[in-house]
Amino acid sequence: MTQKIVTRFAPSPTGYLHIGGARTALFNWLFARHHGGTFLLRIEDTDRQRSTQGAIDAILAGLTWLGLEWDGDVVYQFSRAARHAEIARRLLEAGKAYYCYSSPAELEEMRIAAKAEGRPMRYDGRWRDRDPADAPAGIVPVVRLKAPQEGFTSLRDCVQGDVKVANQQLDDMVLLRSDGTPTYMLSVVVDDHDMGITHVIRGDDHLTNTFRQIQIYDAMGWTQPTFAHIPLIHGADGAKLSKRHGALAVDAYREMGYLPQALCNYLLRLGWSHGDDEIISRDQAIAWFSLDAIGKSPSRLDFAKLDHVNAHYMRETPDAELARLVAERLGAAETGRLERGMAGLKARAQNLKELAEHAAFYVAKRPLALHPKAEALLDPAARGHLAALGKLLREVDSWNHATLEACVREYATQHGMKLGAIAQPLRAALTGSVNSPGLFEVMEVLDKEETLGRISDVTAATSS
RNA sequence: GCUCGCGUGGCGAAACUGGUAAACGCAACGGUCUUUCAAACCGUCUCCCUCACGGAUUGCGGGUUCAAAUCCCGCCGCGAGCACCA
Repeated sequence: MTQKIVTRFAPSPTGYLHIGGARTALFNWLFARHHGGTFLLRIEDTDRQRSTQGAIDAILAGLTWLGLEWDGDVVYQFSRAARHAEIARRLLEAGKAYYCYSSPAELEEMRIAAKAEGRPMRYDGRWRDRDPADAPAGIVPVVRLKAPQEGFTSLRDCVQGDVKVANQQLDDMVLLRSDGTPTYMLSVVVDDHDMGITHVIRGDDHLTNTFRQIQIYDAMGWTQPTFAHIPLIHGADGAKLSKRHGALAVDAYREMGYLPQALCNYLLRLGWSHGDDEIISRDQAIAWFSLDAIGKSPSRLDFAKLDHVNAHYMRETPDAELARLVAERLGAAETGRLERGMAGLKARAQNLKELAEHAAFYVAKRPLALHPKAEALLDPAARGHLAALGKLLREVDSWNHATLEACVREYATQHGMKLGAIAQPLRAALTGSVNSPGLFEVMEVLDKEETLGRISDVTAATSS
């Protein structure tokens, strides 16, 4: 029989869902879907000071936007504190954990001594075998794990391979704080066990924590899940990802005009590969995803490539849908022009932000604000030609790009001009810019009345 | 500092368990097309020697091997973890 796969994404709601978290969620989601398993969401909100409802909402919204639906109800870790404490009690009863009465001052001494000797901070285990009857009055104890002191704790990681650490490096970690609340190490293990998580796929910043977690699994006699620690994403300069590099909320990527499919596709390719494939649909990703194709080294975020991938997905998006998104961004009503002009617009933009900027002239109200370069093109001679051309265009009956092109070309030929000499001023008048989609397409989309109106806006200004 | 992990073109990467390094893609550059900007298409794209010929090259230095990106040792760089945070 095959094991039913269960993965989870377990963010702490102390900040927003950032790009690295999104990738972790994506990998968990893909792995679960690939195996027909379950993808669970657990909010690790045990830090009551730093957890906020706003962050929870942003995480849920971010995952939803990305299309990474989780199965079942969201698990809130804080609500399970009693269960975590129960496990600590069981370890205590089994002699696998003990009460530690060391005061903060004592711990501070150990810290200072360790630092002076160039050792990592390790609790020295002074209450490990001591009779609780010796407990000093007035100190509420913490519960510590009686961790193995010799040998090694080893981990077979799906991405990182075999990794081990000497148990001497690990001290007796706190399981339950003096106020009775569980620590992260305990909560994670208990929750992953209770939720039936079979595969823990998370950032490799947790790799060394895993050794401590394994000690808890061992103490409880629970079977460990399979671990896969994926490399973190770095900034373009190879350094740790920061806000400056793009360690932004997923929300910010949405704001910058990236499509969720594009972001997922890009994030998937960052550190994972499948032959020559670059553009990978969601269905293909589910069919192809595997943990062993994940690289071990961190990769750098590259906005140029994200733009390229995004441009691809934008071109695949129906014009009506893009028109709706653009209208929303511009805060303008769609009159049909955006959709009709979209074919020409979307080939010229890499993200929705650019697309909206390029599309703005279609919904702009007359008279248009002219870009300085457009203004410069509209010298008196050019305005004169536009006025003359406007008269010809008024006579055009069937208003489509073919007849319009014929009309404008004819005008240029008759006046011994290259097409560009009339086309560029015309573009300036119609779009307020020096570049745009094909001019005749623009005229057709604008319609006759609007085209003539925009021309007269610039020609009337000169004659008066 | 200690422990763990990672270093292949400007970037993402490929190279199946040692067997032609850099396939494929992004960016960049040159060209075609053209009413602008794009798109599309063709070409160049690790480094050195003006081109070619040739040589070097997988962070650096050694080693094992007929053969090393891949295995071993030592450095260097980057990242992560080292709390009664998560």
